[in-house]
Amino acid sequence: MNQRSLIDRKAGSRLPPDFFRRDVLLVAPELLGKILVVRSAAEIPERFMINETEAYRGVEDKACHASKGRTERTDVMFRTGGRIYVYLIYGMHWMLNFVTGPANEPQAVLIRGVEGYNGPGRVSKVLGIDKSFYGEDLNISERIWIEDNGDKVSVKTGKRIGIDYAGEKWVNKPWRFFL
DNA sequence: TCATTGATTTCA
DNA sequence: GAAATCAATGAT
Repeated sequence: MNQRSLIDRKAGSRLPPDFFRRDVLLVAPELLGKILVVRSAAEIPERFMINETEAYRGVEDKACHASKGRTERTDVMFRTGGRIYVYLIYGMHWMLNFVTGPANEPQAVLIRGVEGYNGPGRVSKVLGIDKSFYGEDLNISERIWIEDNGDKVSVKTGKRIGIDYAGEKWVNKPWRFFL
């Protein structure tokens, strides 16, 4: 029971802190094929391979929440990469993001899909992600982290989804990455 | 294609 | 304070 991952992915090694401190446009595609590990209380870790991400980059990216300035909600994006940014959209869906880049350079990767569960709302639902994960440090957390098990994948790119309000310049950026 | 749903942000 | 907004999903 509670083994919701379709494939029993083998354990890998946790990604080093430096992985998340690089530019989001490097981190987002490289997260594909990596293993998202979640451990709820007193259960064995569940492993899901990441198969779709989107990059949100800096205050100049109108699709990035941080473009509106540093607020209580977006604060974690201005911190050093490696933490989790979660927020509620449409009153019902938690979005799971990983903060990347150096401090004071707000960037984040939205996890749009893991194997078997495409769509960012479904990802957080099956993983049990909610506001309690806001600011969680992927480098030290005991309930969520990312592993590299050495699998190689081929990456495709496309336009980001659901950001028409950001204007054509940003809508057309090929900042969605998938397998 | 449309209803759902509530935190965050914006406008007074 | 109140009103509008919104990186989506699932049912119809």
